[in-house]
Amino acid sequence: MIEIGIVEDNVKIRNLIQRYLDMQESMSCKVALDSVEEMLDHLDKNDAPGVLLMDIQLPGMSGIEGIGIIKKKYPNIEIIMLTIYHDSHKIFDSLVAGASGYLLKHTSLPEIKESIETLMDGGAPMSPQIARKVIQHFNKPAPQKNPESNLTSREQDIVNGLVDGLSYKLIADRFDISIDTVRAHIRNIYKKLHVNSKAEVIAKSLRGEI
Amino acid sequence: MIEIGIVEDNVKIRNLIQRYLDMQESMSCKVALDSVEEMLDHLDKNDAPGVLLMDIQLPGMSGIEGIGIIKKKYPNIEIIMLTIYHDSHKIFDSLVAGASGYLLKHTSLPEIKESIETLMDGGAPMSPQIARKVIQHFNKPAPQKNPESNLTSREQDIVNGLVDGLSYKLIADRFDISIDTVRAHIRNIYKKLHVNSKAEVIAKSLRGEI
DNA sequence: ATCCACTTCACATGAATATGTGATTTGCCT
DNA sequence: AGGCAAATCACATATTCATGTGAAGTGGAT
Repeated sequence: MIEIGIVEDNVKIRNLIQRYLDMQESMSCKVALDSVEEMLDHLDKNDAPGVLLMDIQLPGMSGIEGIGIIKKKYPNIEIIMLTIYHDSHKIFDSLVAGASGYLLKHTSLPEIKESIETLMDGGAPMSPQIARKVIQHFNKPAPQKNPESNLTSREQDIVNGLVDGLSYKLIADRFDISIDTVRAHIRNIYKKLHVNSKAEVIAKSLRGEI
Repeated sequence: MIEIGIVEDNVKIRNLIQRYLDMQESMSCKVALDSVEEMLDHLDKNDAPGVLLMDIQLPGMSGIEGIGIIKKKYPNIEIIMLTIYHDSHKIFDSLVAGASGYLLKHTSLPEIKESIETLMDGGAPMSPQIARKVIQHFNKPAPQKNPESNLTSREQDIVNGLVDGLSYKLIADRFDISIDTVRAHIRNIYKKLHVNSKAEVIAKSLRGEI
């Protein structure tokens, strides 16, 4: 039997979902509250449910803030966001905060039920549009590399040395070359990358722009 | 009518999926090939399908390599991975390469059909386990910040200056303070972060460890 | 009232870096 | 055979950095 809690300030929606889920054989939904604050209060005094459905727009603390606080105190509670918001920021903030799923509010009651089951099976329920946004996040175009910045392998070696925080001397030692050679390489690297300090090379490298 | 192509080397699976999809009223699946190479050859000579189902383990080029090449030449083709692999690397490599969906091979034929429809509706079909892994990727614990490394806001300013590749002099100018003050801040920053060079500060900052 | 962290500035010194100019060797391309 | 990029080294110099020591004003905390 899966214990489910709801945090949702719209009474009609809240009651509808609660009644539907509580009606299911495999589920029990006894707690449906208005705000994160009330839910925290309830969790303090009662056994924690296994799953929380949570809105974002709430009186008092937002649902996203709520995730962090709840997950910190009760790491075993799985939280599914159920909201009308589909902008990337809210999605990512929720996921980073620890949400295990993200559904849009047009999701039908049977789909919500399935989502909870998916979650209990180790899956992550997401509305398809949400999944799309999440995927697009990976598809972000790689930072533009300067076309003329194709460093030779030796130059790459030097850059790696710089990123490792080595001085010219130590880089020279590492590759068993003269410090003047290191200097020469670095001059060429600066020219190719259009920079003029170690700092910029390191920054570019760590940003993947080399 | 959605045109679908398949790249899959297992003949039985390939034929099964092709026949099933081609049987659907809204779909047409005329092209089912063995390898990315063959598919590229086919795309050269024929109209491109709207959706490709693609395996990863293939003769010749892997499906993941294939995504990049196909998406580059034919950006409008949507690619759904259909594979037995569920390790994070293959998932992320696929998504980064440009896949629009990722299904595990135990997915039933009707579910594959639904996934294609989801894709055409602007969604991103993913098996629940895959979605879980993707979400866990966001949930990665933030890099450990040094407890004593709480920089003051002024110190943060200085760090930002360093990350931007500015010299002490330029940082001093930017904030309209003396270069000696910049030096003083930097000394304190080094102490707090336990480092002793600009390079390390920049590295830490870009890694989010500040 | 005292303490402490933050911010500001100054002076000093040795080490590291940025930049210029030049040269030699090797290997690839034509 | 000649040209050219890459890699190697040398010498020189002005700037920047890392580090030490010291100090003074402000504002919050005990």
